Amino acid sequence: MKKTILLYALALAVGAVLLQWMEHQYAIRLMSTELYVMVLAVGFTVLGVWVGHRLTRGPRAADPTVNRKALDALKISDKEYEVLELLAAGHSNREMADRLFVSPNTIKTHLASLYRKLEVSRRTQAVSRARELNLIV
Amino acid sequence: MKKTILLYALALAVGAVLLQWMEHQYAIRLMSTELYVMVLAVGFTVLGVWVGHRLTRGPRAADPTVNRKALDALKISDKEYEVLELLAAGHSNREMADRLFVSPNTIKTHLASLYRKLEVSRRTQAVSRARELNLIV
DNA sequence: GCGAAAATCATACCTTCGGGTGATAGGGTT
DNA sequence: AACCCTATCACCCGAAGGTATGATTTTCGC
Repeated sequence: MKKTILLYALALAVGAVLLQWMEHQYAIRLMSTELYVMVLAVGFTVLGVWVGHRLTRGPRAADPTVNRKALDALKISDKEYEVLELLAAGHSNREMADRLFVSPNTIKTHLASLYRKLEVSRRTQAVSRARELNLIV
Repeated sequence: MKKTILLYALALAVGAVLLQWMEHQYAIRLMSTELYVMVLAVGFTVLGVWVGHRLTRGPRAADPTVNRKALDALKISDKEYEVLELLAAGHSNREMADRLFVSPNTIKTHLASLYRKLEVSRRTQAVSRARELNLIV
């Protein structure tokens, strides 16, 4: 968590400096208005995509009744559940690692825990079992 | 689809006009740089959120009756479909081979065909894709 | 603050999977 | 008969996945 906050802070700082620099450049007429607008546009579009992604992948429990209970009963952690969702979407360990900003080894560890808790030994089985238990949509 | 395109065009036109108007206002010093940047930022952030939402939401076919049609369209054979069902149930190649009384090599061949027809490269992806297309329950 | 649980990463080893290629055989079409 | 599709099987190789073990760092409840 601290790492995340640090990253945010760093990104914000870099962004602020960049904006400041751009305004300066702009002030002394080294940049055209078009370029300035373009960079702004691209930057904020990227930010928007990111924010949108954060927002839209929120709680979407279709059937909360079984979902939460079974999840608690099996003691499946938040991270494990994230991995489970990506797993069901058909991602490889590598892809999951990249998306969650962790090492593939970490993904493997989470998967091993999931397999143990779901009492399975393969990813396809895990997906099938999770669907049976209504853990995922 | 045509409606979507029309909406896109309309939105783009409105955006362009707005930008043009803003630049004009800006040129005649009715607006401050800060306000201009802010409007740009908000606008493109919203655009980003929207685009991100469009991109990240998966394809969803709601109709449960497309089963046969899609199957025919993809030219998935009977044996391949049997394999697909077992695959979704989480079986290994070995298990599928035993259950269908064929060699694991045969299963692999069927799987390869399935992957090609579903345009995927892993079993979990195949299951995910098949579910999207309502090929399986 | 302390201890338990969760999250992170690594290394090593083995199994399973996927891609590529090629071969044989039967059923149906033209 | 010639042809195509499906089904069957084999072999090789490299990539991906799973198991085991151990270690460190974060997070969180008490």
